[in-house]
Amino acid sequence: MPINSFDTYPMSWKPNKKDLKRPFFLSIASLLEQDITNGFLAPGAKLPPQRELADFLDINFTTITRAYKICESKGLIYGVTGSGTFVAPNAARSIIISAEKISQNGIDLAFVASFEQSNHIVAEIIPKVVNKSYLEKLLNYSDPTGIPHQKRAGLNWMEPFGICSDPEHVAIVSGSQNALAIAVTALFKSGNRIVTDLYTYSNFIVLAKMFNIHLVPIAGDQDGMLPDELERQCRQTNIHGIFLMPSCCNPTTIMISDDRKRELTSVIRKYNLILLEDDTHVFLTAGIIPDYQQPMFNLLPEQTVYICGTAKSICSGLRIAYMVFGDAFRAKIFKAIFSINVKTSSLDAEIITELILSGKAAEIASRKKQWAQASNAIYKEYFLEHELTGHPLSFYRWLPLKRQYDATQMESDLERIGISVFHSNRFLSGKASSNQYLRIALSSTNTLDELRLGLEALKQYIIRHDME
Amino acid sequence: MPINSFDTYPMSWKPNKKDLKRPFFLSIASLLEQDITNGFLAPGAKLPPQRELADFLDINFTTITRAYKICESKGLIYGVTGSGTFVAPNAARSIIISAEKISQNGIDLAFVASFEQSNHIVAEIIPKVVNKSYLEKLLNYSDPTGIPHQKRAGLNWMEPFGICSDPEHVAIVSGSQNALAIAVTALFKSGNRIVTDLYTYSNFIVLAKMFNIHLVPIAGDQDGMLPDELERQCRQTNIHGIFLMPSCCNPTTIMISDDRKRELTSVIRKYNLILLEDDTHVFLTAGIIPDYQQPMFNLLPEQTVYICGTAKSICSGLRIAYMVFGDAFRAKIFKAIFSINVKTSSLDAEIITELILSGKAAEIASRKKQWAQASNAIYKEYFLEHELTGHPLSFYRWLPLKRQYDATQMESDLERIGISVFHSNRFLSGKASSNQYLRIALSSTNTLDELRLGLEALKQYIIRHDME
DNA sequence: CGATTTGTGTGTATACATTTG
DNA sequence: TCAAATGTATACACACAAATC
Repeated sequence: MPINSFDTYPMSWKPNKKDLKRPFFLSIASLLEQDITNGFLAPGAKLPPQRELADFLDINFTTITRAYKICESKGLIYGVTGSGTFVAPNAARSIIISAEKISQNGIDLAFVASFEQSNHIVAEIIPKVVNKSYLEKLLNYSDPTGIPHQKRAGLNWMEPFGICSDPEHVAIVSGSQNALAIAVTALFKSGNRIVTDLYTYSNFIVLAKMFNIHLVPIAGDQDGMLPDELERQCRQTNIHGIFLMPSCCNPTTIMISDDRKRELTSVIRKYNLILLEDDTHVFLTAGIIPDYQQPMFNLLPEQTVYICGTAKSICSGLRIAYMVFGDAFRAKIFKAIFSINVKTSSLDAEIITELILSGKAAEIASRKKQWAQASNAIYKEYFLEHELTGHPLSFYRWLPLKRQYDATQMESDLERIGISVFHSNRFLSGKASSNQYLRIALSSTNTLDELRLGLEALKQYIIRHDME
Repeated sequence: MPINSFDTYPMSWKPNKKDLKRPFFLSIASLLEQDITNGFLAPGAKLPPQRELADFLDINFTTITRAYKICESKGLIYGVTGSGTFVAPNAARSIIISAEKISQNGIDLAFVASFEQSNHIVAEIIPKVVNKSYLEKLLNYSDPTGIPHQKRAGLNWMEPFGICSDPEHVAIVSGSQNALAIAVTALFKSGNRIVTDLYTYSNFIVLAKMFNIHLVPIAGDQDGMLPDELERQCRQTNIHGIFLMPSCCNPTTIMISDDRKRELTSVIRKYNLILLEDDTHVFLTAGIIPDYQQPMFNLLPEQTVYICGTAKSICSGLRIAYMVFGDAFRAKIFKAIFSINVKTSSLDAEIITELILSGKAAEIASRKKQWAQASNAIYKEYFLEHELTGHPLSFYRWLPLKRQYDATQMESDLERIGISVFHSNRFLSGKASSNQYLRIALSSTNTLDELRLGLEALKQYIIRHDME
């Protein structure tokens, strides 16, 4: 029996001792999970320290460690040595982002589409592909990672971005997200740790959670992740990989400067991390942003998986992304492709190939850049007071909020007045943060007028609520 | 110090005590991994019992448990309570099967293609799809799990097989393998156990290994898995799921009889297992094999994920499979789809849809069945002495070998004389077996004459070696 | 058929590292 | 700057279950 009675001490979570069944650690974990999903324990709430709860339940404290660990691996809670254990910001809801839930009536500023108005150009070129003499050859099991001429076209496309490789080290897969799933399954094991920006691509967060990869958030500034913070984390924990979106981080729109790329690369080399470089937005950066020199892949080809999706730059529906990698990763990546996809449609890859080789892809990308520019100009009209930091052509903006909102509440409030938008909590890779933002997609409305309507309504909402 | 000197006792594996660094369990695991991948420890070799090795190294035996566990989760070894720990049959090599490695010159009886000679019919219909007024609508992010009319076409296709559902409970994904990857990530957690036939689809074995799912092999007879054995295993271990290919098991060609389906279903219901029903070969069975009544999905829709790929029946290159599931799994499966694929190409799905609705898909399937019949007849000419058991129209055959071969050796011997074929060890889900087989693909040669040549050469090889 | 062998599951003890004040 | 609070990592003890002989 515990020596002290804890009835008088306040403890944020007190499981009923009588509900405990053996095995204790499983029992405690499921009680905790219930109370979090019930909403009894709110996001950010502090749990009792392991030793205190153990004393209360009269068991060894490492049994609590194990129970907490189960919930942590499910993404329900996170522990910070020295401070305590807390309920994760997105414990009780799914933050996966897809086109499935787009409301039919409202204005969508949540899901980031890709200015789909250029798809008629894609539609126009398809008959040309279909008339090729070798169409039948595109319909069988051959060349599961891409036909060599398709890979060469991909290299061709990526050449202006600074990528220099060969078809042997390229794979064509079914989009950037698919590439990430492949890279994670190929190169990481359950329990591995990957560092990310504090705010990062929420579907990567979900992916990592699914594969039981722990994300470790690292602080950054306007030039990207801080190398010293990265190094500090590498020294203190066993880190296996790093996920970055150097050309335009989703959601923060931050671009990693060339100097920063070099500094980060040297830490990555030193600690032998695997770099997942998602460079989907490079077409908005290379040749446009003066500081852009090259992808990080160039600086460290043997430790990097470079991912260049065509959904944002060329066509979102054809699901084609290029993966570029060094010799060391090749066999593992191929194996993961065969396990997850078997192959990616050669027909779809051929259409993208034709768009690239005919110059139409460049034309499409250029139109999308123009729309991005126009949309960003409109955004500035409404949110002038916030100096525009980050990428000037981003398909989305990152709006700082002046006060604390309840993230779920805010999203559903806005949904009710016909605006979908995502609160920054969805993009939190680990612990809660006191700063709040909204990610506002500029590329998903049917017209610029619709975008104006949405931004106007959003602005009114924020003005009204910032004063409360 | 250990009391006895073990120098005189034989122990199958003796790591050098001086090589051990702290932490011990990691150190031991990596030494063991090295000796297995080196080939120093051959597949099937028995490792020292945990307690014995612990005594030898003068540490606690549960530390050995942890070291062994790491290697087991990598698929290098497996433990059998009461008997010991053994090196896994496929520890040192990858058994993933893909079209990538097909030798250009030899005759391919290894990879199972799908009589690609019918692809011209697919090619002929593509222009019709491309001329549709709504082509542009197929090129964006919408309807990530399939457009409703495409899902209805899929249900249409599966109706003769006995599937009865609605578009809300169907998802279109990128092939059967992709469906399996989605189902496994959606519904299972790291460390979960799934039972399979003793010999099962090798890419599922690899997939399971990647996601750290333990496969538990269950014995079967000519009608499929034995319900009593399944029940016994469920009683004794915590089993989470079951993977079956009822219409034609790959590689054994066994069909699960209707009675057996019912018996197995009642065990699956009783222990609340999740059934992954890969019914890719149903088009060879429904309406052809008199015993065929219905898929297991019908008997247990809320616990089943039904997977019906079109690669074998319609077109292998378009990468379209249908997943059908109950309400309970819907949200989880959608989430996994968004994490792994985002979406599957609507263009590819539309081509399959058009083939189904125009009746061309049925025509293609019918041709493939004719080729399968012809190929099986040829097979019988060469391997007459083996009474043909299993599916009569299977795209591959399962040839029992009369003596023990070295699996890797045999495959590479045959490769040298221009024949690719797979030894049964590739398909072993768990422990080694004393019976040996070859899986012989009948659907991958360009012509039936080429098939004859391959089977003749194979027969000569076997006759020559069976006498040794 | 029961004792023995052997792997598995669960709770515990201890050393350690980081954060906080 | 250091001690206290707190989470993490590793090794161990013990009860149990299945297979073997």
